[in-house]
Amino acid sequence: MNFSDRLLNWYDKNKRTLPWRNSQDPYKVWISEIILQQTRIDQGLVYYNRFLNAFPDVRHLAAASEDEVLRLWQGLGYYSRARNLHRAARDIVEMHNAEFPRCYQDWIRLKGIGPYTAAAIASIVFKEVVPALDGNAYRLLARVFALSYNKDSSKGKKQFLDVANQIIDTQRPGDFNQAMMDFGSLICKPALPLCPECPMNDICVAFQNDAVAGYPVKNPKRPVKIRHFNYFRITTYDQQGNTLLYIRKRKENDIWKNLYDLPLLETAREASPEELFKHPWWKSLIHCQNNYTIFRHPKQRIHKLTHQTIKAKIYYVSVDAEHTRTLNKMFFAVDFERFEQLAKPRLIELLNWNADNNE
DNA sequence: AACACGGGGAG
DNA sequence: CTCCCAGTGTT
Repeated sequence: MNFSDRLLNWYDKNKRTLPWRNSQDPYKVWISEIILQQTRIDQGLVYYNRFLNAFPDVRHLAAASEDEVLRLWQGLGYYSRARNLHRAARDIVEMHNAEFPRCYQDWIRLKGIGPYTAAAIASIVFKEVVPALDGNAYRLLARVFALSYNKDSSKGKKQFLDVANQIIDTQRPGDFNQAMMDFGSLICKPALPLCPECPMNDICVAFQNDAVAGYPVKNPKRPVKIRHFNYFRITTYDQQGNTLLYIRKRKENDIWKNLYDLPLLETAREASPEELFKHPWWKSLIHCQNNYTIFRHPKQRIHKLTHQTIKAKIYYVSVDAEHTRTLNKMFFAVDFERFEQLAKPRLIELLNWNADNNE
């Protein structure tokens, strides 16, 4: 029995039950594929259900604001997925009369849709015979066929795609692709794969050569960048005596683009309170040194991400309402309830911005 | 081809 | 700690 038959036999007995499976609804499959990019199913599932509930179809998604979409994405990471998803929804509604593409070549034109996602949707929903290669599929193919190129190299991409095109089941391309992922996730796992009970072990070249640990071939990892974020929780009071918090929307092409956070001074090295409060940035913010109160002991938090470690401190500052003119130019003041509703980085949530003081 | 982009779970 | 997850976009 060949690879494809073994795979589908295993899949028919062991496939996971997932809310978008067998739905044949391009919208649901699309949303699930975007949410699951670089995201484990356990983590993405709750977001998928919330998302479908808030935006039941592409017209609802297109009608929403980007802020609303990002708020639902809060905490999931890789926020360009949400921005691109929203953009694609508007393109579908406005340019294609809310009708979804029907083939790989049309799907991949949309924002946020790359080779993997276009193939996944086209094969699952429209039965197109195109391999959808995610991390699971790459690992499975690398081991069974002892593919020795890195999947990220141009040679590797071609090699993996060539092999997949030869073995893909032309009658059940969608099941084949999903089977590769389930199998890779449950049997051919990254660490400690279940080789003894694997139905492929007698045809797996890596296993036969006792070389499973050598596949897939990975590229060297980049060093983690360390960044120092000095946040300022600046509050003032309005005429009614309500506490207002100064915030901003991140616009830079940097981490957390279009999410909201607090006034931030990033420094190359760890900075003392003295350095920060004599910094031109701070002095330009609040001219009169006598009209604000600083709590000198900042809260600290180390936020570890895949490619960077952010060492964050948050200083609590209270400013008299008469001296907020410059502040009002660079930031805007909202009450806590309003800020709660805006999309924020996980770090900001965890920094306890809404606590009354830091004593 | 290299890099940027989050957050969390597993071992 | 390290690895990596249903990858894509930009340079």
